Amino acid sequence: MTILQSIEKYVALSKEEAGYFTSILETKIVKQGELLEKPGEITPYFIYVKSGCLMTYFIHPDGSDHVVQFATSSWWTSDLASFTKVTPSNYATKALADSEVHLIYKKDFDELLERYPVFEKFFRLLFQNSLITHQNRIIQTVAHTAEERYDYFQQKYPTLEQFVPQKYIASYLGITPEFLSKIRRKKMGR
Amino acid sequence: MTILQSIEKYVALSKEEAGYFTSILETKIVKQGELLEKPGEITPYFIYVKSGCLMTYFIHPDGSDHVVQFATSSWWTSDLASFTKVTPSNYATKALADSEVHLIYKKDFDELLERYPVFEKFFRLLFQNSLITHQNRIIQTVAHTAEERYDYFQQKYPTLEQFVPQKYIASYLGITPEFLSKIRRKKMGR
DNA sequence: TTGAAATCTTAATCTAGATTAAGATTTTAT
DNA sequence: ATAAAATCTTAATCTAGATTAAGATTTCAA
Repeated sequence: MTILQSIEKYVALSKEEAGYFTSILETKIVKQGELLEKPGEITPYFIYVKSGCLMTYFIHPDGSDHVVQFATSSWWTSDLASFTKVTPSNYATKALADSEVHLIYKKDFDELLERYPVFEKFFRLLFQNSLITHQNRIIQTVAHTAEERYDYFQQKYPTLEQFVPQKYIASYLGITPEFLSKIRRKKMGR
Repeated sequence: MTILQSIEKYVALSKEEAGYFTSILETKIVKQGELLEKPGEITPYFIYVKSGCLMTYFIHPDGSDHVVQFATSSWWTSDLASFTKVTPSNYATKALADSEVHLIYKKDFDELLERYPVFEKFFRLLFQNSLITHQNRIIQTVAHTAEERYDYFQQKYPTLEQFVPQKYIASYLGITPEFLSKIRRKKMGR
C-alpha cells in the first residue's frame, strides 16, 4: 500500500493535494540497526513506515531502555514532543529490519497543513486514533499482569515476535528479558 | 478563563466561528460524585471542564478501578474510543468536586469540523499535545518507581492532592492506597 | 569459516509493591 | 448531632517480577 492510499482511507484528496503532498515527501532506505532519531537531538521529521519495522524507545538516564512503540508497515511514528516543540529528544528510533520510510520535515509539515486543510483533518484523525491506542496501552500496563500483557501483545502484533529480539519485546511489556523467558517457558508447557 | 479564550490560545476565530461554536455548546453543572460517562454506555459528548475537577477511570472486569486521567479547569476529557467509534465505553467519568462543564455532542462536533476547518486545526493540536502527554505517561509508568511517580504527580498537579481522595491518586499512580500511605509516611520522616 | 559479541535461558536470591486484616479518622446522610 | 459508611493508616505476610550470575545459543564482522 502506498502512503497516498493509506491517507485516502481517511480523507479524499484532489489531484493537486496529492501531488503537493508527494512532492514534499522524502524517501529513505534504512538498514537494520540504523537510527532515525537520536536522544539529545531534535527530531526534524515525522516518519511513515512503508516497509520494514521501526521501534521508538526511551533511554533512561540510568542506561536502561524502554520501548514506547513498534511501527510496522503503514504506521506513522516520531518523538512527537521533540518534533512539535523543537526540543532535544529523549527517545531514539531504530530500524529493527531493513526498512523503507517516508520523512516529512517540520517546515514542510507546517506548510502542508497551512496550504491544504484536508491534511489538518487527516492528522487530526491520525492523532485521535493514536490517542485511543495510547489510552488503551496505559490501562493495559496498570490493570494487567505481565503475562496478560504478553498475550495481548501477541494478538496485536502476530508477526512481530518472529524478528524482533526478545529483549525489546520484554522492554515494550515493561519487564526484564529473564522474566519474559520464564513466561514463555510456562506457556510452552501448557 | 472562558472556553473561547482557551481555544484562541491555539487558533484565531472569526466572530462567526466563535458564535457558531458557542451555539452548539451545552453547559452543565455536575455535583461532586455524579457520573458524566458510565461504563457500558456510549459516550455521546466531548467534555470541557470549566471549573472543578473530573476523573476518568477504567473499570476492570474484576472490579478494581484504574484512573486514566484527572481533568481540572480548562482541560478536555472523554472516553475518546467510545466517542469516536460510537461503541460502549469501558470507562467512567466522575466529578471529584462540584464542577461546571461544557459538552459537545458528537453530531455537533462532526458538523462543527465540517463547517469550520479552523476547528480541525484546533483539535489536531489538542490531540497532538495530548498524545505527547500520554507518551510521557507511558514512560513514567514503566521507567520509574512508584515513589518517583508520586513526586512527579505532585509537581504536575500541585493543587489536586488537597481534595482528591488518596485512593484515586494511588490508582492513578498504579499502586494500592496502602502502599501510597507507606510512601507518604516515609517522605514525612525526611 | 570462525571467533567474539550479542542474545537467550535457567536458577537462586532478593525486593517493590500487593494482600489481608484491624483499628483510627473523616465524610455523609438523616 | 449522630450513626453508618467511606477512607486512611499501620503492620504482618506474601508474591510478581527484578537482580545476579553462569552457561547455551545465535548473530555477525573480518
